[in-house]
Amino acid sequence: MGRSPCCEKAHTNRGAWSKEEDQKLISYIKTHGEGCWRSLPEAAGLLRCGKSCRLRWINYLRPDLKRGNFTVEEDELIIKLHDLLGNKWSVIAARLPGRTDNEIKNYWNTHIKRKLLGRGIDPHNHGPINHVTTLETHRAVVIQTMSKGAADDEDAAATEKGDRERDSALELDLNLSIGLPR
DNA sequence: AAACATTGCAACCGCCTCTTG
DNA sequence: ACAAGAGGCGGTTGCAATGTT
Repeated sequence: MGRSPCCEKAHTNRGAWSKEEDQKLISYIKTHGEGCWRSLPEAAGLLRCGKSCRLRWINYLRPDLKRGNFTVEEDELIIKLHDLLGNKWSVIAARLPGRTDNEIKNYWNTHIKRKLLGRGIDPHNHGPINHVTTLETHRAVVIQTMSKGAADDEDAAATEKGDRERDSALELDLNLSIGLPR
């Protein structure tokens, strides 16, 4: 048996947000601040799931959001950060003021991927594209990953500590790479 | 003008991590 | 130490807008 859902779907609105819903959410957060997302919908008079409210606020209603087209500088920074971090959209977003992880993720998938492919760069590993071997390499990686899965479970606990150490090292490396102070 | 294809992005889903009791 | 609940994240989907035939 899985976890219980975060909200009762039968009694919540889904899909696009209306102006009225946006206004309710904005005015509630302006008055009470960001708090318990689970109880917020009822308190704010919204028939929405808490997660949905959080997403709407973080990605579209927050007053500090930049919106509009990405600049060339932002493009290059995203590419650089993705090269260093991979699909860590929230970490990348943290380094782009006014941008959200969802926005960057969408922008990556719709624009930057194509841009890199146009330059002959593989968007996954940021290396040059080898048209002949790409498919074979991909297959090999999939097979390797699948057979490696079981062994990884056992190693997971052991690698967790290493991950944290690597993350902090990466943080230093990252700041140096994009020209920020440590 | 209509039908169809493609693109872009808002929103959802499910899993993982963190916090709390 | 453990379980449960809440928040956070990345992957994916659905659909409106736009472009093409």
